[in-house]
Amino acid sequence: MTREAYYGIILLKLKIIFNKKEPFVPFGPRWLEARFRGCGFRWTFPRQVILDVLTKEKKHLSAEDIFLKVHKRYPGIGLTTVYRTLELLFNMGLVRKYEFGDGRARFELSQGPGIEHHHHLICRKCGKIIDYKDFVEDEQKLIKDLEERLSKKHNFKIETHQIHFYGLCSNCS
Amino acid sequence: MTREAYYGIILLKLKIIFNKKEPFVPFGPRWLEARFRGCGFRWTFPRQVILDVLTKEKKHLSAEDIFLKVHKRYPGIGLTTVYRTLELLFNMGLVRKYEFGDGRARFELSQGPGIEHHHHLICRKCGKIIDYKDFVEDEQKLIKDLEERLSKKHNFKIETHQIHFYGLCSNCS
DNA sequence: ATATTGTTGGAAATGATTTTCAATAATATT
DNA sequence: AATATTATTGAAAATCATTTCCAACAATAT
Ligand SMILES: [Mn+2]
Ligand SMILES: [Mn+2]
Ligand SMILES: [Zn+2]
Ligand SMILES: [Zn+2]
Repeated sequence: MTREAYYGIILLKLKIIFNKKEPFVPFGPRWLEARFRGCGFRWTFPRQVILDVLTKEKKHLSAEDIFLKVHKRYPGIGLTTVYRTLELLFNMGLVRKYEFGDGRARFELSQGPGIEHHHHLICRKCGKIIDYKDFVEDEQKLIKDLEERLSKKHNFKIETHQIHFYGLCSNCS
Repeated sequence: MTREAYYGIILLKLKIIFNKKEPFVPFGPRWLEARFRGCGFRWTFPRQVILDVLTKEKKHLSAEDIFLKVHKRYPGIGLTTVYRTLELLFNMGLVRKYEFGDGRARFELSQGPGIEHHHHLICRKCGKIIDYKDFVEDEQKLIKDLEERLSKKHNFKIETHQIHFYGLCSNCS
């Protein structure tokens, strides 16, 4: 099977997800497994281990970070699989992918118990990343207005947004 | 002269810029040249051509985009110089650098006549980038509050921010 | 049990960006 | 104007994150 055909199927399956009106009932005992199976994906050991690392580590991990942690537990898992799984999770809407400017993408789980909508402060000197959840109410209001206005003006259907603040952290200023 | 020493000098010069209290008087007839010379940098032909391309093209250009345009006018200029100049301009605060998720950095002049503060809508399907300047007043207010609060809470000195909206453009939805 | 086929790991390829270093061009000094 | 100084440049090579290839494998259906 060629690669194109393979990803064709994945996209088809994801279409099913995205077209569903009601959101998935999340956060049950085995909601991640259910989410995978529900999309027709297999619940494999590598995927379980990668998701476990993502769930337990609250930081913003690069693919290699994740690979190293995963590798300790199950040395059989390859870096390629980590990349592939992260892409899949990203397409499923389960992880957020950030490019903060240090040349490598960073990932974090976007759904699950205790995970809240937030944005980031990035130190331009040491690269430290700080989560912040302040002003979410005001932000959400602004974003909502903005989304309405922009959808109309540019006919653009907004799905997600990212806000990055760059500057100097306490250690570096 | 080793690379470290070389960049050491550049950083030293940039310190002079950043420590200046009063902002530079911008947008005079040869303000870019003045800015370079004022920092002790040489006003070279490659830099002039690269800045000219950045000034005339309002789009979000990758290093290679810029190289190709520059190359037409002066085939002698190398891609390395384009990268180096962009990094320098970025450090001088003259260009903004974006990573929208397509694997290459994109640049645009951030100061100059007619250049306004704005953010971006990015189509996840075709990669189209749309500038928007709507809601700047409300945004600025929110951002200002946020900056104050975050500086205090996390002792973080905010210098710049980026807001990206991801979704589907009119052609792709 | 067996068949089907989605998934995996390792090696190799890719592609953007960076490094190296001798040559060059911009500026300061004479 | 000629010369000295040194920041800057270009080309080739290196680096490094990510992707592609493909035969082996393992999850699920039959
Ligand atoms: Mn975060
Ligand atoms: Mn823009
Ligand atoms: Zn820092
Ligand atoms: Zn589009």
